Amino acid sequence: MSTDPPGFELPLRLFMGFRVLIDELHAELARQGHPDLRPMHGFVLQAIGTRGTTAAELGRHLGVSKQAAGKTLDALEHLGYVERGTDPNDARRKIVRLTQRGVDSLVRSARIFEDLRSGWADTLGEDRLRALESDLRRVTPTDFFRLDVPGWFGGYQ
Amino acid sequence: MSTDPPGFELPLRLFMGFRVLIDELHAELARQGHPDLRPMHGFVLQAIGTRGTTAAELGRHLGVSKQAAGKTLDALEHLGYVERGTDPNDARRKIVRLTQRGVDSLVRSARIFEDLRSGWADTLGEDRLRALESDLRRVTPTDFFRLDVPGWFGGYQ
DNA sequence: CTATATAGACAACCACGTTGTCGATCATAG
DNA sequence: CTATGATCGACAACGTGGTTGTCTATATAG
Repeated sequence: MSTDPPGFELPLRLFMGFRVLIDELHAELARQGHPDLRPMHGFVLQAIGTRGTTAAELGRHLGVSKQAAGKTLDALEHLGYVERGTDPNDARRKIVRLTQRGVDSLVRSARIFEDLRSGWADTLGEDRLRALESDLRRVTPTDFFRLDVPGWFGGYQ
Repeated sequence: MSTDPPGFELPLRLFMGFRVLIDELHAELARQGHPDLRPMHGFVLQAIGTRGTTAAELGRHLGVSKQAAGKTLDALEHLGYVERGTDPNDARRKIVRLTQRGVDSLVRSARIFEDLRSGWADTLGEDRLRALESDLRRVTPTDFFRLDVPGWFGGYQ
């Protein structure tokens, strides 16, 4: 019997797979008129969704402080992907909604992700890909994404 | 036939798998006497290896500037994981080598990664895990790791 | 000997995260 | 109706990681 791969290969491959997909997504997104979008922006836009949200709510949902979420929203607003409005029921809240451009980026992202998945299915076979997704589901938590990647990886515990 | 999972689930699961493994590694590393190590430190220590390197060489290897590599080495030196010496053949170069503590962290990391992989093998079965690793190898580049994760994910193109 | 390339140090800067503080607003208890 | 406490958003200060640009010292090629 052959020996197992070294244990450190598994996390490396998982991350490389993630990075390959995200890089290809953003390369294609840039070609389709969204060159300013960064990987984290996609997760934020996805978290805002069509219903809108607030900075504090977004921060809780993504596992960062409301200040951090607010800063990211400032950037996205400046890029024209979101706009802020008021909440008629609560004068404290400023509701953030996707602009048309924001929705467009989300629609295109979904389409591109499907294409990328199809590419993997062509390489691996649909059955193997489904097995991969299924296995990953079994070893990862069900809840959503944490947005604190830069700090998590590099900085402040 | 059942429908495919949405395309965006794949990158999410890949990243979550990575994050789960790295988080468990560092939780265990903290228990074993290395509470100050951050995820990126492990990749740097691994890249230094037992032969030693220089800041500029490390930067090239990890895909960041020599200045960025130098800053990270400063931090690691301050934490006692690496030490700098001179190169008798080239007075410009300062060779960075792992300290005993640095080697210890690497030995423990390797051991912990093996244990984590065993845990996945218990959950998924050794054959499915090997298939997962093999499939990932087919869709990811062969070369090593890029260290620019914080900036890649969040910032400056 | 001179021109070029490289190592490392230093500074200025930007992005993203943190905590702490503050005024405005809402919700609730008395 | 009013006092109290919680929450929202804004602002400031700070730490960390990355970038580019500049500088000196040292190798190396012509």
